Amino acid sequence: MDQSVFDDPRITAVGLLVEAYTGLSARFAAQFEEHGLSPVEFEVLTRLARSPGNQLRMTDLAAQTSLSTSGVTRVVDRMERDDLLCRRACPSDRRSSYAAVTATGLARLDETLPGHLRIIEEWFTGQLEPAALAALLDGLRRVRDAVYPGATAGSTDPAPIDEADEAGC
Amino acid sequence: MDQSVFDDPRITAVGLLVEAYTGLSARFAAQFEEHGLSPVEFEVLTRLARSPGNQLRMTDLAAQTSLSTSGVTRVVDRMERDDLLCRRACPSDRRSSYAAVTATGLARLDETLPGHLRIIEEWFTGQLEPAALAALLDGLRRVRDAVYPGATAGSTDPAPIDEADEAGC
DNA sequence: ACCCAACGATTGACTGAGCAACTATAAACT
DNA sequence: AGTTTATAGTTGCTCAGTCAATCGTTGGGT
Repeated sequence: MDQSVFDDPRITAVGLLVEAYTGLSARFAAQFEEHGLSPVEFEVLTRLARSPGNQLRMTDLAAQTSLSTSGVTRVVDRMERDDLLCRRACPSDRRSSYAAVTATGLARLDETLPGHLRIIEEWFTGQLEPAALAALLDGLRRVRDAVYPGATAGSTDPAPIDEADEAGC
Repeated sequence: MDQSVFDDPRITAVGLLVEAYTGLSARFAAQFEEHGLSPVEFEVLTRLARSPGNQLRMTDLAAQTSLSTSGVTRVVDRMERDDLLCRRACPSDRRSSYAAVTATGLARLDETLPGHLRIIEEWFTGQLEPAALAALLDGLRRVRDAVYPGATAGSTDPAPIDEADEAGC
């Protein structure tokens, strides 16, 4: 094996991306854990919280996360057991169900987010001057656009929500 | 939940990093699979192949990968079964064993690497003009340096290798 | 109206990974 | 030398996640 292959600038580039990513992920995970959340759970909470009515159909949730539909079923099981979210019947399609954030889930997210933002600032965005950061993000965006197929996978058929009942489950 | 939180530029920045990373990872994984390798197996092979004597002690291998020591034990089990590498006794410390790439393993790596480099080029480095790429890598490096603790975890006590016996197992 | 292909969610079987406990060896201390 | 402590690797247990099969529901074709 020719050692020089591993000094290839392309390998180095990937190494940087991987290490930056995994390093940041570890920081995030540690902070999530302080609030009793796993990375997946945090992702699920944010995806739901930013969706109309704080809810999403199981399939759409799967499409927006790193999980398969069966994976979503199981995460939702756990989170429903912990009262972070709940399932709701979909009025227009009896096959579907919504996963909806509970008040507890929203509170948990609220208490987790500030620290999360602080960590991003501290270890990522704050590490670079504005111009350098912009350049980094620009590069990432172009790679992302090339490589990430589901950048625009929105939920369809947002069911009408009774605001008063929201998170009431 | 205030929707505007999710438009925070810090959240967006992380999103870009995550999506670029996972998108690229998926491309890599698909190509590895064409050659019968999982991402971890590819990582193990490269780490070993770039080490003196094409081998590394189990612990050092764990330190250089995303795996725990028990995780390494199990990957090495599988890869030894598939004849991609083999265990060797460490002459100077009877507790240790080396994982050493076999000829089969080296061949597999050789057949996988060109395509891997091509994919990096196609979806990552080739997406940007040289200056933009340099800026991206520079940013990544600074984040990596801040956030990735084990950037310099080398193996200790590289055992003397009989070159003739190498990969003979 | 009926059939049937497609779809949403769940379940069972399996896999890969981590943690903690354990064994064997090595090193350090007295 | 003998005891104690630390280290290298493996193993049992558990858990999160995927794939494939399944169940109920929907909607289109005739």
